[in-house]
Amino acid sequence: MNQSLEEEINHLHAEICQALSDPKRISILYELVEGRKNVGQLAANLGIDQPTTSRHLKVLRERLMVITEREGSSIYYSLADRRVIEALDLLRAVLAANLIQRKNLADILS
Amino acid sequence: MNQSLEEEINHLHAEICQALSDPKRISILYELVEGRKNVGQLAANLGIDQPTTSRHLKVLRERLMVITEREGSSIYYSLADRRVIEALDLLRAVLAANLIQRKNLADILS
DNA sequence: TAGACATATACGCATAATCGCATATGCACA
DNA sequence: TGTGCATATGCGATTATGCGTATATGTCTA
Repeated sequence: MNQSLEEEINHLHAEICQALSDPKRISILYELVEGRKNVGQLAANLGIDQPTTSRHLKVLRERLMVITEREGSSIYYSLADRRVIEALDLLRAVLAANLIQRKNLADILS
Repeated sequence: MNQSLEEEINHLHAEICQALSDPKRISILYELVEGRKNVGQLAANLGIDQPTTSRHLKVLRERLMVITEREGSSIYYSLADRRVIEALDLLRAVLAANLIQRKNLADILS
């Protein structure tokens, strides 16, 4: 593959991953697994204030990871692609394996 | 689940994702799919200078995403968990879907 | 059109990430 | 022990990120 083309793809790939690299955005995505929610519901459920929630949603929206439907004065967000959740679940499994490994090391030390 | 415990997990989860949110680290991980490589090989293959390569490897090492074996004066890196690659592939598929969607929009506009 | 409600954005600040360069550390071998 | 090669790190500059506060935008209803 073309060198600079591959760099461009890796750049876009990293942008997708970067959208996942914040705890609040992760919690938003998992919250949306249950179904579509509007901004106020997300903010209340997650204990994040409204402007912050809106900004995180903007990041996810720009990466096309969530879609929006306006309904009256509310805007409902939902997941655009379930594979994002599959990827998050895989990485959570990796995390779990890491924690177990660290625990075993701790057991050996004690 | 306990509230602050869930926050802690999301924090760790985000740290894993954050390790993937850089184009150079993504290219390093895909390079390691082919097998273990030392720092000099990675730097040369990817066109990244040595200190930068080393620092990116440090990030991946701290997150337990790569493992190291010293051999003489070289240090060989390899993938610690193939599921990281599976997750990256999923997200790359999401990216591809996004690009196709945008292309279709462009087609409609023209 | 005014007022209430839902959502988004602007601004300023604090913190963190990346990088290039120089240098330090670790290892091998004469 | 000294030299050379491989890898890691310290430092300073630049850029990016997240957030709180205030405010703007958009929508509905009276």
